[in-house]
Amino acid sequence: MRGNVAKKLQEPKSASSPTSRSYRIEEQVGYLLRRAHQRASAIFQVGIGDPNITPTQYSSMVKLNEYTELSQNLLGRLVGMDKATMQGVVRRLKERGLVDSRPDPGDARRTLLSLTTEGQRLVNKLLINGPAVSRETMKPLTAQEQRHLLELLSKIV
Amino acid sequence: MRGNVAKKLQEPKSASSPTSRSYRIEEQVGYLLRRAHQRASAIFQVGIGDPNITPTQYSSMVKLNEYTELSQNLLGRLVGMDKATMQGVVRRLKERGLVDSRPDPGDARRTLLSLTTEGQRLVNKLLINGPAVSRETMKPLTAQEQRHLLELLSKIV
DNA sequence: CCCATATCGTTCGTGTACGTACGATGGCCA
DNA sequence: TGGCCATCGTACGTACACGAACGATATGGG
Repeated sequence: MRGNVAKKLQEPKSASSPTSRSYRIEEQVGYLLRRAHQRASAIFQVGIGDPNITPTQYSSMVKLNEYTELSQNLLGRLVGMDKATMQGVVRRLKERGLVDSRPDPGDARRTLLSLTTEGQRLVNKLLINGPAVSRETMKPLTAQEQRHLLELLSKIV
Repeated sequence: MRGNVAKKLQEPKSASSPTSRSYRIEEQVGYLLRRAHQRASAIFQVGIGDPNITPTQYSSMVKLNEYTELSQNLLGRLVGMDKATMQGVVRRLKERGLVDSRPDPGDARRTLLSLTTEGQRLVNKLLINGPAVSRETMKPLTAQEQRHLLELLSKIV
């Protein structure tokens, strides 16, 4: 045993508390979603093929690869990101030369985003690893459980 | 008719790419976990009973309420948070007078954390709302699906 | 045609999340 | 017992996440 920290743990003192009858934080859906998301992000980071690309950057690039050109706001809606969050994601992608932008000729409020040639090249390379990342994330589950999990998550998004 | 610019969405151009046959970002487990976690956090924020308490702060306080006194590092392991993340969470809880700390008399590296009286009062109030938050998050699912989701998430954490 | 209202993108503030580096301390063993 | 290595907490940098406020622009109704 290497660490052996905190050899004697205090005993949980609840179980007798009147307000917390069998409420365990580890069994709450919000807690489990946070932990599962943490693990999925960690697997993504090592498996997607470029440690500098984050899950949200990847999602954005994949969508831009599908649609060619999108306004920042619409892209945010398609990938489920707040416009304030989107702003930072897009700024970093532009700084790295993966995304380009031009004013929308028909609406001066909008900016149209698109992948650069380098962005296209990169996302097509990363897309090869995408399935393996998903597979690794759901490795502890059987094929049926994997399908079921995706179905259940789709319902609560 | 109205301006009509930017009203027509470009058609997704993939589906012919050899590397991305039927890979949809919306069906990937990492993407769904991110979206589901977003929604769970939003529900928590309005339902837990104090808009200034975040999910991670809540988890930390619940654990401190169970164990009375814990080192910062051990608390982080119990609630699944990096020590660097834990540092910020604890600092904010201390600034609000919800958590107190003292040096561990047996190990000068450690700090022992505990809830203040106000922290105990608050967490016991919030714990009343905890079950309702979880229920609301899983509302789109049947009772059986809810059990199944928790089980599947537990396996991939 | 003009104004109320909505949308778009930006900025600021707060908070989670984690890698890395750091200094202090503790445990182990040669 | 002295040195090596692990652990603890902190600090810094980067990135997601979102509410709120803001200015510019667009749209629809009176």
